[in-house]
Amino acid sequence: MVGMKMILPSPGKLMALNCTLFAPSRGLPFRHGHLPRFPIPTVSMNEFMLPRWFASKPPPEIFALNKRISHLVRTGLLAEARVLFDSSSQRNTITWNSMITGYVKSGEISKARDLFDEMPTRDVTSWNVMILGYTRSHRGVHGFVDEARAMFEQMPERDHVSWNTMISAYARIGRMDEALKLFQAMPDRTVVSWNAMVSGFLWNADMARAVELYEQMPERDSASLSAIISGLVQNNKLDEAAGILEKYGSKICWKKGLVHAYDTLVAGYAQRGQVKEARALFDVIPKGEKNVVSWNTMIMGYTRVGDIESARRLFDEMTERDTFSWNTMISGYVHNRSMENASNLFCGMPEPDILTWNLMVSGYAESGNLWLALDLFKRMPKKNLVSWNTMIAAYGTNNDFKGAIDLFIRMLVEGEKPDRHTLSSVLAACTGLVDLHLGLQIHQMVVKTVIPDLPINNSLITMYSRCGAISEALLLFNEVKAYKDFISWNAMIGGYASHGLAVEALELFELMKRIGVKPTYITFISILNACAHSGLVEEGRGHFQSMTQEYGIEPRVEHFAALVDLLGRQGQLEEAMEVIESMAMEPDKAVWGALIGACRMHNNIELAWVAAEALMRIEPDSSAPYVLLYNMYADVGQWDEATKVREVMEKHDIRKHTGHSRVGSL
DNA sequence: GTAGGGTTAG
Repeated sequence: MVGMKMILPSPGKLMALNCTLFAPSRGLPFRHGHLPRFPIPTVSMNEFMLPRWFASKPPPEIFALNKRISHLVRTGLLAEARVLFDSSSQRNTITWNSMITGYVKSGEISKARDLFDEMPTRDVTSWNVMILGYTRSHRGVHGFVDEARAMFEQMPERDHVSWNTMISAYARIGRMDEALKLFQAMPDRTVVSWNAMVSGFLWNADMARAVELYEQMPERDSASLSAIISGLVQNNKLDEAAGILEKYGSKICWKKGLVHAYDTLVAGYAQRGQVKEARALFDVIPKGEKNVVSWNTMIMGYTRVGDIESARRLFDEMTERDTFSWNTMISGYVHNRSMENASNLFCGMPEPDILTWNLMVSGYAESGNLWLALDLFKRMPKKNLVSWNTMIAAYGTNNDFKGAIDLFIRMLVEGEKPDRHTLSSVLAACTGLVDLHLGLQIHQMVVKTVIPDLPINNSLITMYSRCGAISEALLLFNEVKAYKDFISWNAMIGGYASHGLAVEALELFELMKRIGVKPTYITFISILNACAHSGLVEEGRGHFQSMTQEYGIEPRVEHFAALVDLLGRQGQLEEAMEVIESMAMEPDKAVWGALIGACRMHNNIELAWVAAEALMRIEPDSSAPYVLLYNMYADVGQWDEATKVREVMEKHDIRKHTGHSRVGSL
């Protein structure tokens, strides 16, 4: 019966059918090619009345066509499927349904609807696919679920798939009342209906009702169990999940997909870094029942906690790996700061996908190897937005801001549309280049392309404040009332500080603390610099002290540099030197640079020599300390000493233009 | 050879 509803024979076939099957029994004489007088028994036709070969088998060419079309649809080659569909003279309902499914799955609901309206005979699947299409299309938060419901009401007959599709649709958008009404109204609930309801409660954070319904289920399969475990895991109820798995898992056999439920809980433990628990569960799964997901999940668990060796042991043990396995392992190497191992795997991987390439590019970029990152980026067979964003950000983190901008332009030329991540990186590059003109242009693009959020606003504030457009920065800073984080504050305070507006910086700093936003080490760098530039020695020292004592922030080398600068500028050179000697870490060139600058300012040649020698050790090729010493001697007219410095410099073959250190500009 | 519920990364 079911088979016949779908396969309505063409009129010619039907006629022949009636000749052979019904006419003789009724004893009515008729000639071949004439329509019989009695009603054509379409409804009562079933497989008992028809030869099996006719009832279940369409012509082989249609079968082949359908197989081809559904294959193309599944592999996403929709346009090719459509060409084949249009060029075929013989189609049946499955041909149409397959084509409609293609449009539905790619979200082209209006094309699907056109075909649906056009098709000569619709079966229950045609309706079900259209309903599914409407429920999965997006319009606002509710999608086209009301359209789906209208079709559901309109369809001539419904089967359990129709009901289940509709229930699932309501459950997904949180209309559990509607879902429940349908669930109660449907004539024969299947395990899928129950699962849809249970999942619905899970998605809508109603754990209690989900569990309650789960316990009431007449039968549970592995999907039900996976769903409930997934819900419990998401609600951090790992123990309860383990209990449910133990209680109900024993009633489901491995052959019926019990492994999925195990995978879910293994993943739950893995995500929380509980590798021991994950491994114990993983080991319960019989060897032959472990699937690729089980292995991948366990490998992921190990990489997450940085146990890359155990991850690799499992990876090597696997008999069948998929792209996911390779990517997880490569990602593990990339994130546990080992590009050599990642690269070895990458080279041995049979079919790297975009994710693999992106992983490798970001790995090289993060390890500072911009050149290799770029090389891989150029050789990518296919790029997506993430690839572009990764590479643009890579330039930024390696301080090649010009490179970031150039690549961004290239991206636009190639027709790729930037998103908030791209624009954020590009704004950071504008900041690095202190290019207000470009920053303004990017701001325009931000306004046109994305809904501003906190990170993008922070990027804008940072860009404006660093480029000296303090009033624009302040405008944006004040605009984001509800969502301001420490980055916003740091950006604004840093902007004031770097433009000599120490009073404003300090005022904002006080406000920040009063509001309850915790300052970070970056805030203190700005504050100490602001104090240094405006000679607020005691205030600066006080902030340095409160940083360590009140906020528990370990002073970094930048703080010491600012403190040395602060003291040195005021002529407290001995105190500055004491600070350097008290440092737990090796002073860097900024620290010594601050000291040598102060020495020149206050004509302390002895201490200048100490700083200069330290700088020469740090950067042997830099001319800056020599130039500074030369100038100091020249200032006081000690030309013989000045000449000596110059001779030593020439002897070491140091040219004046080498080394663009910050010290050189002091 | 077409439709519905559940699992793993970034």
